Amino acid sequence: MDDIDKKILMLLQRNAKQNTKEIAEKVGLTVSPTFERIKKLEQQGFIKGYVALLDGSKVGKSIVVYSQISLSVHSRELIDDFKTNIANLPEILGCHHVSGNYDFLLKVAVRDMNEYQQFVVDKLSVIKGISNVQSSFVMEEIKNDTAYIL
Amino acid sequence: MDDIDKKILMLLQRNAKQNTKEIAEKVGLTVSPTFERIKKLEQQGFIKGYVALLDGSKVGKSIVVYSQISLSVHSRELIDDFKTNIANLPEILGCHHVSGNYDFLLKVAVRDMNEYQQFVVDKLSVIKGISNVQSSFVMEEIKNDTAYIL
DNA sequence: CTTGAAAAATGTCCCGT
DNA sequence: ACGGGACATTTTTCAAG
Repeated sequence: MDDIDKKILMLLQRNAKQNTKEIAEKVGLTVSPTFERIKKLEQQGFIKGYVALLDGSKVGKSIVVYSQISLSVHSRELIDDFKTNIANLPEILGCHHVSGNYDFLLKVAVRDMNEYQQFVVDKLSVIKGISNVQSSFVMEEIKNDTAYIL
Repeated sequence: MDDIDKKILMLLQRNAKQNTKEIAEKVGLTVSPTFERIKKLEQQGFIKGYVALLDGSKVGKSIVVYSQISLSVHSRELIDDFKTNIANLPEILGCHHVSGNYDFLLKVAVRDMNEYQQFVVDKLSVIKGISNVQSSFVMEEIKNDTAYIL
């Protein structure tokens, strides 16, 4: 991983639709070595994949909520149970097990308040072991990058 | 936006490197209409862009922290000031203005604890108007999807 | 929408340095 | 590792049913 590799990763993180020729020019190499570097970065797992990013509100996901979850008991069984429950809910985009004043931080995206209410009542509150849920509605997204600065 | 468009978006959200032929087969159409649908979805802004997703720990971003920020005063000026300050910090991947018990939720990614400390001391605590910072370190990432379920 | 075709652009690989 | 060149595949556009 030299500086050229970093530059390639930076470029691909911003726009994965650039062709090898364009990237080659921007990093100051020809197509062949650039192509090989990209393949290597993929094989070595630096690049997890290539995805399309959608406009949430345009595809009917206008409401984003971050929910802080506290568990009543911190047993291995309860935590594992919670994780599998969470993994299968399509409304949940993110779930992180954190240290601090609460246990899990969820990122939830839904169409509207009605759908959010149904999510909380029918899907979230049903999960065993949750002692507290504290939700914060996103009013504005100042930043939401998938790109790391290398 | 019919069901076929949704299916196309679902496929591109998971893997943007599929070619038109593959997508066409999966949605049950031929290449031509599939190609036109994708172009239309791009032009209409449903697709914001195509990006490469990196492995955070492999590129030297092992520590992820979510920080809840409270402002001392909620004036327009202070909020705008905070937002511009935040936007320029490379450690910050996400920043959401939220309703609830705090004002902003940050997602911070850094190499190690030393870098995190420097970030807090030199960059975050310097910003005017912050009354409280409560940080949660990510111990495990259960889910981190960029894809909405349509 | 489907089929078919065709040109331009890219991706991919091999070889010489 | 890099660069050049050859070949395969894809993208992109188009016409006709």
